[in-house]
Amino acid sequence: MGRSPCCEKEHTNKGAWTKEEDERLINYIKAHGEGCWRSLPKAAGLLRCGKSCRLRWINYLRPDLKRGNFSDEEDELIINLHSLLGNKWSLIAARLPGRTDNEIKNYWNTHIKRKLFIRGIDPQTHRPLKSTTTTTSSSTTTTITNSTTNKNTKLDTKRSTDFQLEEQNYSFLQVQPEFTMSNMTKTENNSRIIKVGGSSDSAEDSNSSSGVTTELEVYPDHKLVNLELSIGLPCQSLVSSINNLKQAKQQEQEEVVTHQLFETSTTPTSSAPVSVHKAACLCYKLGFKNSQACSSCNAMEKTVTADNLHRFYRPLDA
DNA sequence: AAACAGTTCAACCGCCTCCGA
DNA sequence: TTCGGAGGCGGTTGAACTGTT
Repeated sequence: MGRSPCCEKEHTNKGAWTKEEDERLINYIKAHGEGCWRSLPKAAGLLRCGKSCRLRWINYLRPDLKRGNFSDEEDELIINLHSLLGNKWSLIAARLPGRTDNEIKNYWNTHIKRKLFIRGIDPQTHRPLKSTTTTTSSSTTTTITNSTTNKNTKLDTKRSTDFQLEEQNYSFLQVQPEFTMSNMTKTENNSRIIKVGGSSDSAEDSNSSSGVTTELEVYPDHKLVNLELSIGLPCQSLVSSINNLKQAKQQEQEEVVTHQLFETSTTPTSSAPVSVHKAACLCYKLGFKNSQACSSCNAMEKTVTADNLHRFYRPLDA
């Protein structure tokens, strides 16, 4: 009993492909294109399972494949995409022209995992390995405990590197002079809380502010990732929204403004409709077009921009 | 030179989703 | 609405390769 096999296994070859088999497959697809994989082996004169043919073509024979080592830029892109998408290798591969999901998966398991461990980052969660973060009003200290090594000097260096990376991720905040990494704390969902306004430990600062403290949740700026995210908050919008928030607070909280920031755009576009009062569906992170949007998107408010992407917004009171 | 250990990556397996009948 | 086939995906395997002793 059990599952019916995808093809007759007793009459199919398995294991490594021969040059002759490769040539047959290439010639057939060149002549007829990619079609029904189940019937392809017979038509091409191959004693292979259709799935095996598909895999061989997609992962190895396709002419547009990029062979060779991954560049540092590709490394960082994979890391950032993985932090957003998880083990969705096909989605990650779709963002790296010429690379296959299988190749990226293998590369992740053999190279990048190790690379992240060396940096003291958990490859699955993209958080520091067994780290504890202590935030005070004047400084942030991070201690990384790595059970596989006791080389403290290396860890100190790495801590510093991680802190620099952290700063880089939030560089978009630095346009606002009062922001420093020291008034930022981490949250459970990997976002950060920034205290805006209010008193600081310096008397000078406290005099210059209204004394009202507001906590704002923000998400990292994955500057190496260009997901062509068509929605989100450009840096200036974030800053101006914070200023607005402070003003509102100073006016004795006449008005309550809720900022729900789902994501930040790495490539702010003036054409993109941006509002901090609206939430956006995740499927638009991936640049889906109208017909590909999920059903909930289709029920939302919609605009079409110059790049012919449909943007969907769900009013907060919906 | 040989044996062994570690690494890489192509290929396989089985589950899941989609779509048409 | 249900069912089955086909394609797609992620996890795993194992042969080939490379480095070390």
